[in-house]
Amino acid sequence: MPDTVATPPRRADSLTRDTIIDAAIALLDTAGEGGLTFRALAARLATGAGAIYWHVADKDDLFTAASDAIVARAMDGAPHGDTPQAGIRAVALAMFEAMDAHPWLGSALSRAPGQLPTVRILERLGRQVDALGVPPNGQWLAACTLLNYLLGVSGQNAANAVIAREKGLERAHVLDTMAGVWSRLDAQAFPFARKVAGQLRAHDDREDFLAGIDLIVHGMQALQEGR
Amino acid sequence: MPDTVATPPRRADSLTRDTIIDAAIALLDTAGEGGLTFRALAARLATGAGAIYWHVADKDDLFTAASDAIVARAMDGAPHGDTPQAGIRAVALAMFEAMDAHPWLGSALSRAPGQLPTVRILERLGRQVDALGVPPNGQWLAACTLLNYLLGVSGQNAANAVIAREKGLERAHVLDTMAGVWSRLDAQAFPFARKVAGQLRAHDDREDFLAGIDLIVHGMQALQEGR
DNA sequence: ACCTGAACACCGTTCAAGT
DNA sequence: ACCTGAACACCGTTCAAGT
Repeated sequence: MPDTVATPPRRADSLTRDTIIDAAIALLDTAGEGGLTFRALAARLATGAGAIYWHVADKDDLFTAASDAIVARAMDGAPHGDTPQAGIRAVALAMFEAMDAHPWLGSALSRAPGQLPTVRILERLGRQVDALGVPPNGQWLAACTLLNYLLGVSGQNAANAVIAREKGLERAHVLDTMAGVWSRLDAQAFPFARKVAGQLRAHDDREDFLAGIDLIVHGMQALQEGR
Repeated sequence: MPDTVATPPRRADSLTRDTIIDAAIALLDTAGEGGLTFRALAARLATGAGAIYWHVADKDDLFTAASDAIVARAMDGAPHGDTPQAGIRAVALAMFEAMDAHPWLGSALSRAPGQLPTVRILERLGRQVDALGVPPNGQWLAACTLLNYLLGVSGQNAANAVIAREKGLERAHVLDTMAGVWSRLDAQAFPFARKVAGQLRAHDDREDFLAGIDLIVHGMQALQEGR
C-alpha cells in the first residue's frame, strides 16, 4: 500500500485567513447574517471548527474582516469623479451597490465603529470634502455627517433584509405591509407618518439614499458660503 | 397547617408585559446588551423562562418594546421648540440623552426598521420639517435623512459601548487607542484619517451630533431657497 | 506551525404538565 | 388563563491531542 495513495483526503490548499474570509462572505451571501457559523464555515472549508481560530481571533474579527474585504473592493471600484460632489456621490453609490449585493454589510459596519471598513469610507469622503473647499475645521464634521448618514441607511437596509429572510418574504411585500400599518396609526398622534405611508411604499431606496447625500452636501456648501 | 400560610411564595404582582419590559430595561442598563437573557430576566422576575413567552412574542419583540418605551418617554419629554429648527434640535438632543442613558438603544433601533420606535422619531422630525416650510414632495426625504443620520450615530454609539464594556475600558480610553491607530495608518492611503485622528480623540459626541443635525437642516433650507 | 474534534458553558424557544 | 421548568437544538470558544 503506497503512501502516496493512502494519505487521507487533505485539502490541496492550506487554510488561509483570506480563504476563510472568502468562505465567510459566500456563506453570508447565501445563508444570511444568521448563517455565518463556525460549524457551517468549518464544513464548507472541510476542516474543524477550532482550526478557524488559528487564523481569526473570534467571530467579530471574522465578520468585520468580511465587511472590510467588500468595502475595500467597493472603494477601489468607485470612480473619483470630475467634481467633489460627483466623487461623494460615487462613493455613496458604490457603497449602496455593495450593500445591495451583500445585505449583511450594514450590520457588520454598525458593529465595527472606527475600524478599518468605516475608516476607508471616511477617508474617501473626507478627501472629497477637502476638495470641495470646506475649511479645515469643518472637515471632520462634514465627513462624519456623511458617514453616519450612510451607516444609518445601511443599518436599516440590513435589518430589513434580515426580516425579509426570516419571514421568507419579498422586500416589496415587507414594505407594503409596513406602509399599511403606518396608514392605520392614530390620526391624532401620527399625522406625518400617515401622510408619508404612501412614499414608504413607493420609494426607491437608491434614489432616496443619493438624494439624502445631496441634501447633506448642500448643507455643507451653505455652511461655507453664508453665515 | 392553615392554607393561608402554607401557600408557596408567589409574586404579589402578577406578570405583565409592562413589568417584563421594565425589568428588561433595568437588565440592559446594568448588564449591557448581552445581559438581556430570558434566563436572567426570569430570575429577576422570580418566574420561569417560559412564562415570559406568554406576554412577549420573542426576544426581538422584547428588545424593540424596551426601546420603544425609552423613545416614547424621550419624545414626550422633548420640548416642541419656538422655531422648527429648535424643535428638530430638541428631538435630536432628547434622543442623544436617551442613548447616553441607555447605550443599547441604538442597537435596538437599528434592528427594528419601520417599527414604532423609529416611527415616533420620524413623526416628530416630519412635523418640524413641515413647519420649516419644506414643500410636501420634499418632506419624506428631509425627515428620512435626519432619521437615518440619527440612527447612524446611535448605532455607532451603541457599538462603542459594547466594545468598552467587553474590554472593561473607559469610553475615552477606547477612543484614545483608536485615534492612535488612525494616526499610524499608511500616509499614502489614509491622509485624511491621519489628519483627523486628533479630532477623533478630542471631539465631543453630543456637540458633533447636534452640529450634524444643523448641517442637514441647512441643506434643507438651501434646497428650498436656491436651485 | 497548524489542524482536529470533543467538550464546556452557554443561548432562544417549545411544550407537556401543573394551578 | 397563566405559569413552571425540563428538554431540544442550537451557539461561540477552548484545548488536549495529534501531524
